[in-house]
Amino acid sequence: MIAAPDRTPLTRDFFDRPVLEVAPDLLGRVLVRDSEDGPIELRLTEVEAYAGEADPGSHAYRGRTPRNSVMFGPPGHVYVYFTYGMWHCMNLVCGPEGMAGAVLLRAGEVTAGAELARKRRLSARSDKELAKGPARLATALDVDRSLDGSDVCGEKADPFMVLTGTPPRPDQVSSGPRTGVAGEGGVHPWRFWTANDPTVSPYRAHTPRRRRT
DNA sequence: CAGTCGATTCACT
DNA sequence: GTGAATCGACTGA
Repeated sequence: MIAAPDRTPLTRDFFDRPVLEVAPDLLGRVLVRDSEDGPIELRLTEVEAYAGEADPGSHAYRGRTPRNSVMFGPPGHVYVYFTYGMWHCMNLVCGPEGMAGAVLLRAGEVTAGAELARKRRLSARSDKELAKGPARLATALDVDRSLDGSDVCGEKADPFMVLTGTPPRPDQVSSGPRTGVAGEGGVHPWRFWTANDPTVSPYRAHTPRRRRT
């Protein structure tokens, strides 16, 4: 059986473009996460671009480290980081190898496997909140550092795939400053979301943490 | 090797 | 709106 057009997996070429071009183009795409518990599918509604070593907001800003090395590798792979001692966040590496571009997946609408996502997101007050925020998205999909480096393209795509989906019309794509990014990195409008979508997370400026006593 | 802080979320006022 | 939770990565000495 031929796959429906909107169920076609995105190829490596899709990700092998400048990250600022790929990021808005990811809206409306469908991320599939397979696991032993079952599949979950997510329609992406909010992303942020991180533009490599020249971007002060990026984990790649100070060069390659053990944590961020996947960002420097080939496009079409998953970069997962652990933050605030509790949470994971998930990116898709974009752009040519060595450029360290990545797109943070900030929010989406769970379009399949909601029952499973609810079990992992007990604090969610409605299904709109299952993946409303990058750490919530990763929690709903059961993503952690063990999945860092996963390939999302071709035969080796496991446990993720990204399908063509239905991108929003260009006039429905909004952009603005990235959430929680400090200093100069905060000025660029490199956050992209689908206009008026209820699963998009609220914007917050960077908040410096109070000093511990 | 100690100090600092984070691409956040949640409970509570 | 405010503050706590919680720990690994990175920095600079």
